[in-house]
Amino acid sequence: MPEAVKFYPYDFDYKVEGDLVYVYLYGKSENGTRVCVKHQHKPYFFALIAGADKEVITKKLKELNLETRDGVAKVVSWEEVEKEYLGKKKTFWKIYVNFPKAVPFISKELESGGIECYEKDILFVHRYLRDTGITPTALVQATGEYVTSNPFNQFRVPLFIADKVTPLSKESLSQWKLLAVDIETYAERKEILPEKNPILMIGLYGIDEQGKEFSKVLAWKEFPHELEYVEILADEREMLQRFRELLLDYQPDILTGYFSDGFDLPYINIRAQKNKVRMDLGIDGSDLYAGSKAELREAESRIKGIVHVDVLKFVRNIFGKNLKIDSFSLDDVAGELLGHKKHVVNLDVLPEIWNKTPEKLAPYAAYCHHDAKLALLLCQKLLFDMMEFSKIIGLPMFDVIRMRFSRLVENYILTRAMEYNVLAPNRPGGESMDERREESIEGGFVFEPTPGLYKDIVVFDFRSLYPTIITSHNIGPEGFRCECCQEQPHVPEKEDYWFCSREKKFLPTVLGQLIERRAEMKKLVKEMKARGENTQMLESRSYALKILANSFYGYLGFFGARWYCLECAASTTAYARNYIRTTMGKAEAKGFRVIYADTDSCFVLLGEQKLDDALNFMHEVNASLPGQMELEFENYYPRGIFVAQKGSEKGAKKRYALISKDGKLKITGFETVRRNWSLIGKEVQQQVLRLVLNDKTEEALQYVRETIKELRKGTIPIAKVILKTQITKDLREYAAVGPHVAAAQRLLQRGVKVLPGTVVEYVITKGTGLIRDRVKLPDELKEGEYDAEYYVSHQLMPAVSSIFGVFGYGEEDVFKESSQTGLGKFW
DNA sequence: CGAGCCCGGGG
DNA sequence: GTGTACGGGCTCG
Repeated sequence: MPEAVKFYPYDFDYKVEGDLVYVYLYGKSENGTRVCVKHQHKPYFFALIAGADKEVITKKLKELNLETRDGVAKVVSWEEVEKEYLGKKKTFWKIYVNFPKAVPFISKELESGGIECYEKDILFVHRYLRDTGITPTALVQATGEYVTSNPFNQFRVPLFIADKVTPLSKESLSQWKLLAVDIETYAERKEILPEKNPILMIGLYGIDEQGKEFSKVLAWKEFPHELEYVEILADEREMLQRFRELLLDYQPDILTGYFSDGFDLPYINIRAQKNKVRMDLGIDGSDLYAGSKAELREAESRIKGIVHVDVLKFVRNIFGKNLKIDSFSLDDVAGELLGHKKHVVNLDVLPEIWNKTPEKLAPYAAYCHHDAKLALLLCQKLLFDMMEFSKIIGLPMFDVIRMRFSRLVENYILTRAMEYNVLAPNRPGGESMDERREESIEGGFVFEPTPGLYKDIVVFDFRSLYPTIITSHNIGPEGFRCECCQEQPHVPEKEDYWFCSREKKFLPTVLGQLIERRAEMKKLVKEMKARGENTQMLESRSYALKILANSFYGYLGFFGARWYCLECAASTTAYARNYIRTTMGKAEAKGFRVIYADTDSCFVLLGEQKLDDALNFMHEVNASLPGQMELEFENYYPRGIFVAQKGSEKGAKKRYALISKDGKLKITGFETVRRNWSLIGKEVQQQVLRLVLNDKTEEALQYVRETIKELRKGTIPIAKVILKTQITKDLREYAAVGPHVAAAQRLLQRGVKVLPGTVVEYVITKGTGLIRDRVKLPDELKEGEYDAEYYVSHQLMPAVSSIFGVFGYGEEDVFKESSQTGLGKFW
């Protein structure tokens, strides 16, 4: 008797069973029961038969029998279909084959006979999701029956065979069970060698649907501790077995970790093999699949039926773009997103402690536990965002969080393409990719500012400029140089470029939807916030939509893109340059002086006019803009400073500072944020900017002179004069011994190994000769021993001279103690 | 200055 | 898994 199952599928896989192919949908129902639903689907691709003799082709398709590693590849059936290809309707043959991997074989065979084939590299699970309209993590209903008696059924959850699976709603699974894993390994001199060195500890941290915690740290050496989560096993093998058991018992929906794709899971896999422990963690009884030994770097690790989330991948590829962090280390990312840092322990001595003084192991167990917890909290925090990307793009979370922008955009377009009956162009081959790599286009327009301190600055910028240009001008490969619109206006600066103005084309249409949906989201968020409701999910969605929309322009010019169109990318920036120039012209015509412009923003001076006049100007501009384009009021700044290029009268691009009404500094392009600057340099630059923007130039000058005096007196704390530079290779390989190399050598003399990647800290001290000979490590230094003159000329001067230059002060005026020439009025 | 190399994260 | 590599920084020629 047929039954129905409602559930949220979150992981997907397929298996070939005889002549049939089944997709396996893993997920769980609202009441928390897990289920796996199998559903048959047919693999296929498309071919352009056009001029060829149909009978010959038919005969060929019938006779095709290709021996492959996975069986004999055959064509099962075919049908004629009409699809839109790059804006044109054409007839294609949809060719069904007997198993997914037969597709590349069969299509290659046809192509060698001169038949063009399409969509032959769409992953089968992706194909299935797009064909059925199933959205990962959103509710679906399957009808069919449970598999009750199957001797080969290895499934760890009930298995249901469906004859039909239909999407029910867009609502996502909200109750997830998460488990994070983190391992500590035996690593002498920071060497990570899974073939040789054992895992010492495995940390697990879980949170279930009710928010209940689960904690465990496994180790295989006794040590005194008061940690309730520590469990000691006899050896590594037993520890691995216990890990397997715990994971199978816990049954998480998501297994997470930090760089677990390339470290924890592959390491566990290799150690399990060494110890002859089977890591059959899959819900279908299959083994943990982890990156191969040789290439751990870009590895992906997978457990069937469980979503493995490597938080690093998502943060590095997608989420981290807006984060102001130095690195994507767990410490930095957790610090930024959670406000928690890692525990501080010395891992260099862990092997020694393990061997000789295990009584000191407790802090390492706590460290391991804490790392797992951080990974889990990050995963939990980012889960909404990951789900939203997965839903908008229509592909599994596992895949989506591992994609970079170009793939993200492409897969969004591909999902929409299936909805619009559009046939996807093929990816470029090797040669055409190389050609594409060579090409480049002109970017945005930057108006060179005149150096100076300005007051009453209003900044306007175009909201999502590139995306809105693409949608408003119908930019895309389909409408490029269409036959019907040759007489219509062409792209600015590009006399022989034009786009269809009669019919909205596919690419700008699907981009336009992103922009519209984002506008709706933002409106909703505003309303909900006003009612005090939780908007996290909508904000995640809004963020996902924004990132996708902003990546379209880059995608059009990306060499690996299916919908590659360099003319489209070039047209987008050409329109942008035109719009910003036109806007500048209109502002000038209204009596506003334009002092700066960059790509999508325009800085004007109010002069004698009021803010309202500027806003009216903006409204007038907006009335003339097409489609979704819009000029927005960014902010009003009472003061702003634009400095000159080094050693020139010309204004520097992308280097300015503004102060808003509430006193907030907005600094662009100055060094204040760079890591290889001393604190004193950063501090002085910030303070000088703040003072001059408050019309206190004189004070700024005094302040710098005062700081110089203090430096010379030696009263600036050592912490403020420390310089940091990264060592990037083996010390012996350095041909030129710079100060950072000299510092590393000093560390080496003390017996501290300096491996590439180490950030060395050092101070320049007094003396004569080369700078590198005057390097000392911070803890070797007596207070005041640093070389004041070095810091004055190498840190302070470069940090502020361009700022004072705006007011007519040369470096001498600021830095020569006794120099009061000409500008003595400030003393 | 351009092409090539190495690295990211992890212990 | 119908997949194969991205982009930035540094160094050397």
